[in-house]
Amino acid sequence: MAPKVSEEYKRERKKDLIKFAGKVFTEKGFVHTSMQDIMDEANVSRGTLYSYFDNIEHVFLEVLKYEDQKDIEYFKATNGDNMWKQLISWIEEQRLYIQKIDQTLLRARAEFFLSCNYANDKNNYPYISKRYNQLIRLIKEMLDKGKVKDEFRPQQSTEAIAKYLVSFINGLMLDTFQLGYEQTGVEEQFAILFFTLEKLISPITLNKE
Amino acid sequence: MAPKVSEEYKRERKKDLIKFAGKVFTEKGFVHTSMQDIMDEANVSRGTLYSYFDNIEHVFLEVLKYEDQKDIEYFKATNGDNMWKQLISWIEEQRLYIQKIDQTLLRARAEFFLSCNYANDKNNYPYISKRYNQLIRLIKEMLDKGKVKDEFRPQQSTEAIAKYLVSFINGLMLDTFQLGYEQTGVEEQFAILFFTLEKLISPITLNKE
DNA sequence: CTTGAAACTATACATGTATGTCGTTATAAT
DNA sequence: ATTATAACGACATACATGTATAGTTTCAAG
Repeated sequence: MAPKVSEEYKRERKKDLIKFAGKVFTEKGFVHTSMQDIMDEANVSRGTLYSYFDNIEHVFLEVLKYEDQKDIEYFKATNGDNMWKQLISWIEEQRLYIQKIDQTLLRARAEFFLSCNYANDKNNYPYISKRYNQLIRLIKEMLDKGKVKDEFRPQQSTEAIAKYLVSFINGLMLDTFQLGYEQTGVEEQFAILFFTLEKLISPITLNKE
Repeated sequence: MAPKVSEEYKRERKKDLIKFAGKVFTEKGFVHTSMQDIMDEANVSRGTLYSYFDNIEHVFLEVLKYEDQKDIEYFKATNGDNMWKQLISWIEEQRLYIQKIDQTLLRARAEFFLSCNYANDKNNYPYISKRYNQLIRLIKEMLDKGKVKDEFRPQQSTEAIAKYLVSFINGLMLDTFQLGYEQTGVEEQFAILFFTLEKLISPITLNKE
């Protein structure tokens, strides 16, 4: 017999649940969020939530994928021809993210990466590794494109530069979450990042900017 | 009547418990460690453990302080006159730490910083902020000393450079914990760090090295 | 050497919270 | 009206916490 509701309905419902869960995770982090919290937020019964997700790690991974989807779309959207500008623009985006770090998924994400079984059980969470590699690849491609166009003269491997950039920003995000924007000196640190990037990739457009 | 054991004994016992706890936290992280786990590791009864510590956060803070003590002694010990060498040496120390990241307190520490009530209750954990500031100060002083001796020509504020260094290394540690030494490209990232540091502080001893 | 305070053990307890399942009820499609 | 199934919420289970009790060991003061 026909299902009681359409596939469309179920997909929408699931997406709704993901949004509610995202709200809770943003507020409470991963570790201190229970299935109950999500049920309360979404006004949904225990049984219903468990019919959509096996457990809370599953919920979080779905939230994470949903959020990442948006980021990917950001990268797709920015398709200018000035690579330096594009790079700066991405970094600026990260600065804005840091500015409202308390309203982001950062804490939950960091907690999840640390506290889920992941570290001992890496094979069960291929997404985490995939996620990192994808980000690195996107940045590396940006740098490579600039190099081909002779806009950049990278002084080190572009992959390493990409990883360096990500390490720094990750660290800065966590420090800022813990200590606040002022104490961490976010602005000054970004100034230094730009300084080092200029040395690292010697953008030709430097003077024009 | 006189106490049954000396203060000395109690201090030693406490230190022992801290060491056992440290071992557990290193293996299981903060979030997944229970008081019971520590009792088992230390072969101590419930009552005893609770007579030394109020709760698990208290235990962890003591472990953290104990570990930090060692670091401080490291800084005290290295009192050379070549500041660049000294800086490099500290960074090298961090690289070694990252190499054995799975046998360190990193995970537990990061979990604690993120998951304890800290973020919502910063006043109750002054140590965390103090800890960061102290590290920054030590690095800044190193840079300043080099500047005074005209060994360095910092291109940015030394405080900001210190914070930049810490952000990067923090980020690198976490990335490495998650993805492993190889995938994170630790060596290459350190190469980049050195490159940027040279540009940032223009050490005069560069050629001599 | 005796002795008694206290350090320690072992375990029970009350409490609280989270988990995942399962039988029941409500409902939308046919 | 019938029926598949979405949604509900009680339930059994598990585990951690911090306290409390009773009994045992230990060691330093007297």
